[in-house]
Amino acid sequence: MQTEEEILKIKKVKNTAVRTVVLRHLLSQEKAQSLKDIENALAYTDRSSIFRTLKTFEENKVIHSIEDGSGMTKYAVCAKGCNCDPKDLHHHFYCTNCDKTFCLFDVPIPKIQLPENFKLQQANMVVKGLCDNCNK
Amino acid sequence: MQTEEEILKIKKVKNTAVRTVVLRHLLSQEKAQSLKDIENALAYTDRSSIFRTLKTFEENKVIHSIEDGSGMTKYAVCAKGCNCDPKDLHHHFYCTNCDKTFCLFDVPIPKIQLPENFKLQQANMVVKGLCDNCNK
DNA sequence: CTTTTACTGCAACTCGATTGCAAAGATTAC
DNA sequence: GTAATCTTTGCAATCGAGTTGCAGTAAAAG
Ligand SMILES: [Mn+2]
Ligand SMILES: [Mn+2]
Ligand SMILES: [Zn+2]
Ligand SMILES: [Zn+2]
Repeated sequence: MQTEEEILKIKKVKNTAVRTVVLRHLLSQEKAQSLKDIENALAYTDRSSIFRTLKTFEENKVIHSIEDGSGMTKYAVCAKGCNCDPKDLHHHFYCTNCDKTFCLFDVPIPKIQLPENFKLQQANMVVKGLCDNCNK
Repeated sequence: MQTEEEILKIKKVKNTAVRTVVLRHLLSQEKAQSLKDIENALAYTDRSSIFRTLKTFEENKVIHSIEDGSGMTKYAVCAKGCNCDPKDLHHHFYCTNCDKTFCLFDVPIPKIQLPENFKLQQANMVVKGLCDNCNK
């Protein structure tokens, strides 16, 4: 596992106090985090600073965002080597019972047969259901 | 193609003036419509009435919703015979240039290998890129 | 016809997301 | 070093999609 400093250096994002704690928090969590999740976890950091940090991270491929339909965008740290290209795309799982969203890094998206002349750039693939913990 | 009346009858949704025009509008459009899209198209129908109509339609499987990451939920009429079960799931395409979202009815979701003990209920699969018209 | 239930329009409100601005901090120029 | 410049941060205000309470209207039931 890389440290926050290493990741930011690789992705060419300047290291600041807010960026370090936001990235550290994201790395420490198993499930994807919303802006509010992060705000709640970091009591002394302003929401707008976290918001702008997330934008910066996303622009620089430090993290990727997930629209899981819960009304709040979730964020997760990109895997090592990820460049957010089509080849790096993977599915996400949203548990409709416990509200947990996370990356299925092991479930890459299969080749999708798009209509003639369409170009794939990105994807937001969210599978919904019950996680193992809630499916009992 | 079924008429609005036929669809509502099959799905056991009572026919009303607002429901008819909303469904007619959705049927007339190639791309999935947001609440605002419908509001703009139906000058004399109140937003909240359209909103509640969409909720009713979705609960009764007349339409399904698509979270395409644009900030507005889009809605599309379900295909004939669709029951919104996992077997009826399909991908959606969002054009990052012209902002058009639509169903890829011909691209069903392949079997996704979920982790042990996970249960699939629904899915929101949005592929993003350029549509044929914008990819020139 | 009267009562009950469902639908609609309007206004107000919620809440996640976003922005303007000034202060604080970091970097570069001299 | 100091001054000028650029970047980051916190605060408050704002935006906008979505949602709700309520009263009036329409439809269904009795
Ligand atoms: Mn992911
Ligand atoms: Mn669809
Ligand atoms: Zn769960
Ligand atoms: Zn397009």
